[in-house]
Amino acid sequence: MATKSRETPAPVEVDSATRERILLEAARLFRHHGFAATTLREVADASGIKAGSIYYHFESKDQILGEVLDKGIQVVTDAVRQRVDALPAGATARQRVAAAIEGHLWGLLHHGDFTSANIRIYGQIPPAAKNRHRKIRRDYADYWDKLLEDALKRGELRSDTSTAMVRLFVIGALNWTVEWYNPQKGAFQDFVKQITAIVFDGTFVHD
Amino acid sequence: MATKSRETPAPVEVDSATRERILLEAARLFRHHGFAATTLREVADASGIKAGSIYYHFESKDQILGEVLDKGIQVVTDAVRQRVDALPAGATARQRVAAAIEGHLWGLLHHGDFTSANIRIYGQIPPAAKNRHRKIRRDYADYWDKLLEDALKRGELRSDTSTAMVRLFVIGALNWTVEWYNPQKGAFQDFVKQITAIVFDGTFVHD
DNA sequence: CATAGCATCGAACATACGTTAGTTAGGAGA
DNA sequence: TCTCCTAACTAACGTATGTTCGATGCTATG
Repeated sequence: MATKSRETPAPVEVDSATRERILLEAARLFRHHGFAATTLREVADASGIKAGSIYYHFESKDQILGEVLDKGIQVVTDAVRQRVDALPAGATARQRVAAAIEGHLWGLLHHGDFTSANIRIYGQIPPAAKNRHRKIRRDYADYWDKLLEDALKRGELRSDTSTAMVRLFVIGALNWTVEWYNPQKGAFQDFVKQITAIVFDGTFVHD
Repeated sequence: MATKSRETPAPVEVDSATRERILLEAARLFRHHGFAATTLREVADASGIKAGSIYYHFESKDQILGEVLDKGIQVVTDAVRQRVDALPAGATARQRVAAAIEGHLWGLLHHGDFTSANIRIYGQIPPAAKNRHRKIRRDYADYWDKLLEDALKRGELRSDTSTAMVRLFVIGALNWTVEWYNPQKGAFQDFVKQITAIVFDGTFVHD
């Protein structure tokens, strides 16, 4: 670190209001039109500036995409870990997975533009950005696998499928809710409760 | 109609091998790179022809997209209806929904390029194409709603959520399998069996 | 008041895209 | 052989895109 004589030792490259605005509008446009179909002139228009000015804040369109994707993953993983960590030590596996589901849905649905951009256009992004994200996604998958394997060991998880398959199914199902969830049709907590119930116990009754 | 004197009264515009090839390669490229990021020159290259020649078979890039999306929906709805209709009259609601799940997965996973293109890039497509597909999708949603409402009336479906929510969750979860299903990791029928079990009874055990 | 630097603008550049048009090779039928 | 027709090719056009760069207004500091 630098000496403490200087008060703010050059924040290197921090948020500015405009920079944040660009990211926000880019995420929204990526979500709705895709990455390639979104032009920097559209992003600039939505941000209230001209296209060339974007390059004062970002090096390239790809860099904007990278930051949008990063934020989308970050906000979900943070919400999940926070809720799981907040659980008491004696929590059941079911409670831990429920906390993960709630965290995942919360991050996903409260930052829809960033997370949906992630879901919709991953697989369509330049290989460079893809490789950089592979590890982050792998880590998140591992986190879920640990939760599920723990549940399996305790005899709470169904044992006729692999934990990998359960994880893929559940995360996929959760992710897709961002495409149809309507916050005006009920409280978020009700939504979480219903989704969690379906994930745990299924859609059909069983006595 | 024309007189019946002519034998084949001008098939208007039928499949040719090249035309089918273009559709196939376009679907594959749309799936992996998105619609806007896919160039007609790439589609032409993959099809073994030159870019200009595409216009002998199609009027525009949008028309190709339209046909790709159409085929993706068609193959799924056909498979679902066929399996549900093949059931005996006394089938339970659970059996009917199981048939629908199997049909949906079969169409989805056996024509991955067309169906994934549908899932991945719907919402990124030109409004014109979107409007044309809205009704088809609405019809398919209605079909599922009828299955589910029937199950609800018979007391087989869980009653603490709406059928619309169950439909959105289930179709969403099924659709996303096309992004991670690996045919080399087990037989398709096993996969269907496991997914169906999870959809019906959930991921956790309950005595 | 002068000055320095931050943030933005305006205009341009090279490239790549969807699309058009004129041409050509090859085969079928008269 | 001559004539169509099909299916492809080549070359080009106009437009739009990501990006660059010099000029410019604004604000705070001395």
